[in-house]
Amino acid sequence: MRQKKQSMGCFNILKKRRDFRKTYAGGKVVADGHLVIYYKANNLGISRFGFSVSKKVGCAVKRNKVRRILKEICRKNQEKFLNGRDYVIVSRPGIVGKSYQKVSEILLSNLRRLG
RNA sequence: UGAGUAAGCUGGGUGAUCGCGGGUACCAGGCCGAAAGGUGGUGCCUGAGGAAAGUCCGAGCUCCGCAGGGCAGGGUGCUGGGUAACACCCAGUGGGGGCGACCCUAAGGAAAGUGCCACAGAAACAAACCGCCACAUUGGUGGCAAGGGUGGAACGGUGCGGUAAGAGCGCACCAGCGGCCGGGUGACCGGCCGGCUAGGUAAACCCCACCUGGAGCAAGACCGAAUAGGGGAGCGGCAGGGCGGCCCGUCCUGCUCCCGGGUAAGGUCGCACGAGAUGUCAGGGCAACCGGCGUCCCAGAUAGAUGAUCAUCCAAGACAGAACUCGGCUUACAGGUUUACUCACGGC
RNA sequence: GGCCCCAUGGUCAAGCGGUCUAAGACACCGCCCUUUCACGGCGGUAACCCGGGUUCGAAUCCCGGUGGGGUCA
Repeated sequence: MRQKKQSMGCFNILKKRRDFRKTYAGGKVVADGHLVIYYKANNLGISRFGFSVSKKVGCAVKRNKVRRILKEICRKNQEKFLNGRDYVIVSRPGIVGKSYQKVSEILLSNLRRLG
């Protein structure tokens, strides 16, 4: 499967393919129809984020929009994520077209479930 | 006023706060890394499209030793011009469509050769089923191709003459073919004359003319550590291998001499000043385009930068996101807007 | 980002301008066989990805689009 992964400058991001694979393989999962969140302790004392939006979600404009909203939500709500974990947030096709507020509700409710 | 044709332009705006990529100036001279190298803060500047798309053509650039010859293969196909080049663009020619503005057109060659033309039909390039006529008189011999019938297509078409019946057998016009004359750079057009017939298909093979080496920025170049082995020149031409397929040719492996280097994870460059944008000239040209002069620098990421919130205006925002770069084509697309022209109706 | 393939019933697939009204197999439906099921036999439903063009005629040839898949660091 082809995936698109982005970085951000202001907070820590996952870049390496092996980091993604480690998180997929050794981590825990919370998911619903819109998102899948993988997470795993990283022993670094800080949180890192990775985003994956496959071509199944839509065309380039739609994928960019989804990724940018997710990135903004994570940046503004960093304190709600536990430190010392790697997070990989995978988008599913149902998320296309949702507003920032809708996506924020979806992401934060999933976050509460992972605890 | 309505209907329409053609060619363009535009593709939400403004303000505030937080956040991101790039450049630059100043400050800091710390942190990460084995090294190469990367990274911070503040201010200022800047930050997706007309299609950025599809990857359908054409180029630049890079490597394949040189980018060489022939064959094969591939492409283009009315004419002239534009261009770096093109399958693109402009102007024209022929054909087709529309009352018209205007639009469409893969449009060389079928007397160089080969193949195919199912079914039907006598016959599909080779003729005679029903027929017509003459002589015989019943089953024959000879002549003919008008009419019927089949088919997408039937051996030029219509009319008059002619004949036993008929036929370009003769004549007129039309279509087609050849020749001559005139015009045009040319495709072609106009006129005259001649003989009297040549089916279609080349987006079937093919012939003719012209073009064409292959891959692609994940090309490729460099840096550093480790591990271990290479590169250049000359000689030689037997064997093996490489250079897009084959042949020629040529290079490497071989020997001698010399020199200091290749490969995977990583990093840097390539990577943005260019067939560049824009304005102008009573510039050249019907035009595409070309030329002169002036002004400007206009994304450059590398897991990949444009988002969020608020206010406000309106017609309430379509299709859609750069990834080496250009020139085209094709496809997607809400709305707004400009110019020229055509037809119909009405008024002056 | 570049390059390269493929598309025919529900599935796997043959075809290479004309008897295509499209072969075959599995699957599905009905009938027969069997006490019943399975096997077997007979019959049936069901397809050329879409839009143009060439041709008398296109699943096939040409052009454009759509949807899948592979490969290159």
